[in-house]
Amino acid sequence: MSEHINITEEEQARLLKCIGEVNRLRILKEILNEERCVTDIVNAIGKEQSLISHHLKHLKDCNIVVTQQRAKKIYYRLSHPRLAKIITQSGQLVKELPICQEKECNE
Amino acid sequence: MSEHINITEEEQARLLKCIGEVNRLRILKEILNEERCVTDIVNAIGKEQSLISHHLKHLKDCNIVVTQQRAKKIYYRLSHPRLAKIITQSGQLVKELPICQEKECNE
DNA sequence: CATTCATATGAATGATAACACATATAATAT
DNA sequence: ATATTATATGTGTTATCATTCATATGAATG
Repeated sequence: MSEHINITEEEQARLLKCIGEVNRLRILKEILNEERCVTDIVNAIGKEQSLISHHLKHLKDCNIVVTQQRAKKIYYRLSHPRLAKIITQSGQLVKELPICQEKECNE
Repeated sequence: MSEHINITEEEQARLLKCIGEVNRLRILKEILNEERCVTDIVNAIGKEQSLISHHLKHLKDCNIVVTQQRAKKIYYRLSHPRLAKIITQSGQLVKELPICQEKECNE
């Protein structure tokens, strides 16, 4: 008998993991409100072009971003408006979480 | 001159990455509405106790969960109500994302 | 105080992921 | 057609992470 596996749950984890990498998160913040081409993103993040392209591919494979080509440039934007909300809200949340490195701080 | 590093952004990535692992996500869903002790969680998830404990520690180190001990048992709950929203919303989002494995599906 | 129940921890291993470097493709301009 | 600009891809290396197994701690109970 095969294990009970919730596909959606795995997809959800994949989505969150994909967003939860610093450089990808930075990329997403760059395109939070407006589309950007790869070169714009590379300049904004200040990392190697190939690294940015790899991350963009990862984001695309997770259906987090979609692309549109115009002339030589390829523009990336979020695939769904709700993504912006989640990114913004989780950013806000981080500031509100209890900072708690010590053993008994939550008692 | 040191690089410009946004600490909050790294923390945000750490948070999302921590949530973005299947077993941890399942744990979080178990305690979404009510606290649970480790044994409850182990039974619900159906994985090794030590694995669950490791993941719980990870979640605690990221300040995502807090604990309260009563007698022999240690109860875990979310550290912030906004976490439940983000978990729920990202779950909803996954269902709404365009499924797009093909090259030109978003053109 | 020895046993049991509940949970945590440490170390080892295997899997996955990030990154750099080199190179390829593809569109446009000269 | 060749050069240039924009982006993608393949590969190897290193680092991070999930998992297992064994063991430890700690609280309660007989």
